[in-house]
Amino acid sequence: MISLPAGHTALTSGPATPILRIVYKIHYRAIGNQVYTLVKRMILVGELEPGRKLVQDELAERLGVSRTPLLSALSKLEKEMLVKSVARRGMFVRRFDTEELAQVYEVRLRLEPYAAGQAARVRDDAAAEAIVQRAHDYAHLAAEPNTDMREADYEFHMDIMRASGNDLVFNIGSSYNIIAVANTLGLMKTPAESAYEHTAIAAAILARDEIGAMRHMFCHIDQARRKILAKVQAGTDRTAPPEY
Amino acid sequence: MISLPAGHTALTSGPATPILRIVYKIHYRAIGNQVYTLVKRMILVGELEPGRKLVQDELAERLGVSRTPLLSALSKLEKEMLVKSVARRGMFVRRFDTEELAQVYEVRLRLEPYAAGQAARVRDDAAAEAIVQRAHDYAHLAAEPNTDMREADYEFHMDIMRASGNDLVFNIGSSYNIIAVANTLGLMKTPAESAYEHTAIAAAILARDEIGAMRHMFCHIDQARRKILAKVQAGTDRTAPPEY
DNA sequence: ATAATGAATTCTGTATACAAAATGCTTACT
DNA sequence: AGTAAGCATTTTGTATACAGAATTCATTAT
Repeated sequence: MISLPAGHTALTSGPATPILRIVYKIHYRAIGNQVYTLVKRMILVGELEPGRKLVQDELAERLGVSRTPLLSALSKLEKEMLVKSVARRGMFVRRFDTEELAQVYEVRLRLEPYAAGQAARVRDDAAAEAIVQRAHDYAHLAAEPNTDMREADYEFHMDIMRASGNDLVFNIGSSYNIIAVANTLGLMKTPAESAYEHTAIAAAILARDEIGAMRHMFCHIDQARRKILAKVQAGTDRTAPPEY
Repeated sequence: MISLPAGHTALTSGPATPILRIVYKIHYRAIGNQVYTLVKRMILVGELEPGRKLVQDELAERLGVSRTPLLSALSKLEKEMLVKSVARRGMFVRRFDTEELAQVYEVRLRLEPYAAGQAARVRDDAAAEAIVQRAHDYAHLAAEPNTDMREADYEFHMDIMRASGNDLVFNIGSSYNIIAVANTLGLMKTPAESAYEHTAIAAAILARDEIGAMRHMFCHIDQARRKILAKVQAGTDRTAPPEY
C-alpha cells in the first residue's frame, strides 16, 4: 500500500510577525514513480522472479493502486530492460542469459572506470566519505554473505557514479547495473576479493588519485567480466535462450 | 493520426490441401509504442521545441489517441531524458545546457569506440555494407548541409552500434545519442570533416580492422567532445541553466 | 496603478469502464 | 482416450470519467 498524495503545500512557521518565513515544501511524488521504484525493487530482490508474468490487475491491487500508474511504471521498466512486453499477451520479468549479462559488463567496463576517475578528480569530502563508508559496509557484509550484499554492491557502484558528477552515467548505471546485480548471484568472485577491491577503489578516490581509481575499478569489473565471458564461451548454460 | 490496431492474426495460404502452411504474422504494435516513436521524432526534428509544455489533451488529440497510451510513451521519454516531468505541473521537452551535452559526449567517447571495434570484429557483409552506405549518404548530404544531416549522422552511429552485436550499447545509444543529435546543430565541426571521418570508420569496419575502427571512432567523437568542452569552460552560454 | 483576493477554468493524476484478444475449460466427436 | 470446437473467463489495450491542484482572469482593496 502506498501513502496518499500529500499536496504541493507551503506552510508558514512562527506567530503573527513572520520575521523569518520558512517555507516547507512537501513535494508530491507521483504514485507512478513510487510504483516504479517498488516494482523495480521487487524484481531486484527476487520477489518477482525472472519469467514471471506481471498480471496488471493482480499487481495493481497488491500495491493498492489502479492500473494507470502501474502502466507508466512498467513502461519505464521495459525501457530499462527489466521487463519484457509481449503484445496482447502481457509483461514479464525479463530473464537474462549469460550473453546479455556479458554485454552489461562490457558497458560497465567502459563507463565505471571513467566514473571512478571523475569521482577522484572532482571529489568533495562528503561524497568521498560516503563511498569509503559503502566499501566498509560491504566488507562488513562480506564476512557472512547473504542477499544484502547485492544491494550493498549496487549502492557502492552507484555512489561512485553519482560522485562522478556525470548525471548521464549515473542514469545509465541505475538503469542497467541493476541487471547485473540481480543476476550474478552465483557466478561472482568471492565476497572477500570484492571487498578488498572496493576498499582499494574507495581509497584511491579519497586520495584524489584519478589514475588509481580508474585502474582499480577497471580491474574490479574486468575480473567479473572475464568470469562471465568464460561461461559464455564454454556455452555451459545455453539452457533457456530467449522467450522473455 | 495513427493507423488502427491490426490484430494478431494468422492467415493460411494455398487451397484446400495445405502442403506448406505459411503463417504470416501481422504483429500488432501497441499504440503506445507508435506514439513513443512519433513523439520522439517530433522532438528530434524540432517540431516540439525545447522548453515546450506537452499538454496531454492537446497532444493526444493531435495524434488521434487517448491520454493513456500517450502517458506510457511520455514515461519512456522521461526515462531517456528527452522529457522532463514536473509533478502536478506537466511534462516539458527537455532543454540541455552545454554541460549536459558534454556529459553525453563523455559517454559516447567510452562506448562508441568499443562498438566500432566490435562491429569490425564480428562484422557480417550486410551490416558492413549498410554502414558504408550510411557514410556515403552522409558525405552526399554534406555537400549541401541541412537538417537531414542530423538524422543521417544518427543513423550512421546507430548502425555501428547495432552491428556491434551488443544490444545494450545499441539500446543506450538510441536512448541518449539522440540528445546529442538534437542539440548540436550549431556547434559541430564542418560537415566535410565529419563525412571524411565517417568514411574512415566505415572503411576500417569493412576491413575488419578492429583497432583502426576504434581509433577513428575515438578521434571522431573526441573532437566534437573537445569543442563542447571548450564551450563549457568558456562558460559562454551559461544563459538558461535548469528549469526543465 | 499595483497588489491581493477569489472564482472560473484548465490540466494533471488516477480510477474506472469497455471492447477485443487470449486463455482455459467444457463438451462433442472421432 | 484423445482431439477439436465452442463457450465462458480472464486479461490486455485503450478510452473515458472524475477529483483536486495549478493557472488564469476578473474583481476588489490598498
